[in-house]
Amino acid sequence: MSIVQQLQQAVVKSLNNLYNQLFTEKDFQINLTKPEFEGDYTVVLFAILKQTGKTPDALGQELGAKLTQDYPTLFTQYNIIKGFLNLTVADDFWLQLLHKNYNDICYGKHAMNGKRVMVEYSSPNTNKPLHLGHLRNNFLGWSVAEILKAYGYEVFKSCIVNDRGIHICKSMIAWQLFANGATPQSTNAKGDHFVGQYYVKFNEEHKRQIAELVATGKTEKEAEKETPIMLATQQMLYDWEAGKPEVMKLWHEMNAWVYEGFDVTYKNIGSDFDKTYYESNTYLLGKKIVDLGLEKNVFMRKEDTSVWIDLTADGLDEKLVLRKDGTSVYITQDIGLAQQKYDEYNINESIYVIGDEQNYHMKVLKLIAQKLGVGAANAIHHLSYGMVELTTGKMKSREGTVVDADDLVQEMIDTSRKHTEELGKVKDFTENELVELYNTIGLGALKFYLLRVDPKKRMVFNATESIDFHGFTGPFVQYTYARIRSILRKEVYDASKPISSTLLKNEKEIMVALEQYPSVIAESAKELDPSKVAIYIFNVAKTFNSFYAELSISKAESEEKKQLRLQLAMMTANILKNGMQLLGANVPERM
RNA sequence: GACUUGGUAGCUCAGCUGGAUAGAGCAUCAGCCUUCUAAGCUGAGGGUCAUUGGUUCGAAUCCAAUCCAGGUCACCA
Repeated sequence: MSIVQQLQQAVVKSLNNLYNQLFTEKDFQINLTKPEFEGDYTVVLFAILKQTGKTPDALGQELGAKLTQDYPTLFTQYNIIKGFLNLTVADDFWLQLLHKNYNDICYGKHAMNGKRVMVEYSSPNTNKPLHLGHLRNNFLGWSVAEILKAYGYEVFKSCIVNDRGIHICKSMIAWQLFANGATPQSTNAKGDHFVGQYYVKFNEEHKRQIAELVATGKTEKEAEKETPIMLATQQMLYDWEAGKPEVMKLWHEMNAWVYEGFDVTYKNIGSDFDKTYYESNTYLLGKKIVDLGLEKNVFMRKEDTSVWIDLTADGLDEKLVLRKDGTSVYITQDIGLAQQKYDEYNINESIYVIGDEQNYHMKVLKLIAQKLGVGAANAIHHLSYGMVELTTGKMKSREGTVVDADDLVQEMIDTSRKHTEELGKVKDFTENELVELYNTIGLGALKFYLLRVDPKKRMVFNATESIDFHGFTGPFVQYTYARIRSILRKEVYDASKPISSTLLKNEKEIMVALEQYPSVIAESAKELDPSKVAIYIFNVAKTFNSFYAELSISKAESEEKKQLRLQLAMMTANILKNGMQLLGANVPERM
């Protein structure tokens, strides 16, 4: 139980005893005491004045006296300032917490809750390489999965690969037209980048052909649908659905190139999945669902034989779920997949990490799933995240203004090498150790940068800021960890030695911060928001750095103080490491 | 137009289940390395919390309206 919960209970009990009325934790607020006042936690009294009929001062006095009297092991002092009751928590309380947990690498982790959850993220298209937006998605998905594990869930990570459809055919057509049989091997290119080039080429050629048609008097809209290259692409999609051998062969071949490239990227950024679904396998799933829906009268068939659902009662529109030619649409496939996930993994909750442009779609998906009685439909959560914009404007694949994921990762690693070399602190590292260090720092910086802001908000990617390694950044946290490790290599905590029983200001500050970790994980898990963890570990690191600047560990004023500070350092290091891991980032022993 | 998300320091963001003088980082300026790693620490300046009205002891936070920006409203995925 957290300190705040303990305080709440104590206050509730005391109030009930004092005034013989029923109070609950919701009747008042407990906050951290502002640094300019004496105390650790503050009870805000205004809300309970009316109920007690007391003045702020009288209520504060009575409650403060009662609390210190009834809970001498919890509170040592109190003071009242204008309706705020500031309570000082006993050093002993903090010390017991520290002694119990200083070397517990599981501190903060919650007990298993018996629930199974699937986190779907990444969802790449096999016609182009991953870009900055995918990185936000991947980091979020991974991190949320880790945070949910820490909160007690059994987590399954899944990925749906969009490996079929008109956009895939675009790359294929362009390859046929322009590649002259070139392959990633023959051009020494990474597979996904190689295929991505042809997607760009398609759009260039398409644009050129539109201009030609417009010159002959067609409107822009007509021209878009009638260019020879677009007609060929549509024919190819038709052939693909018919299973035409030479199209299937090319499709397999090009997708294989892309997967080879993705494997490298995923390995570099540390993403993996327990289950990968391919749309080419799932796109037929919706059919069964449609039959079920018709049977249950959730869906209705129109005269042209297309199938619809009427969501007007829910404030939405009528939505198509099956085309008149009998092929399923996106939403239908998704419902089918939702059911399949449930059948295969028996999940209680299902989380989709998908951009906020699909908010409406996900709302519809959940609604239909609920109406159909798809498993765990009520526990479908859309982790909706905002687009990543550049300082120069939006990213657009077709206009070549995307930030490529591989390039960005490499740039971060290069920058970390540059910084590290300038500082010259690890000159004795082997080449392998250096490579690992640069990776740790570069990726740590990137992940922290993308995860430190509220997922649902749009964010601006500032290239110079992202490679800054000072302040509110991953390397700042990593550096703090490395500094602690450096101390712990020289000074060893000895449990047989006596330990200080009082806390100085800086010692208590770090202790107050460390105590919050389990609550932060809980909050972060409930909100599906890794930024809470990022902000928290930054704050822990900052607090420790002040402590470090103010008080020496190896040259502590007494042996008792040294032992105490070693415990504090160990517990801080554990939390920093653990917290960074929840963000998918590592920490180095030295940097 | 309808629905939806946002607007807080020069920039990027916290704070939003109402509480004390609105916080960080970057940038700017001034200090701190013969003492555990200066990727650090300490301090200064910088704000009409988009605007207006309301609710109340108290509003950045809740409500309403307005303005601005993003997203969605496809037989695309």
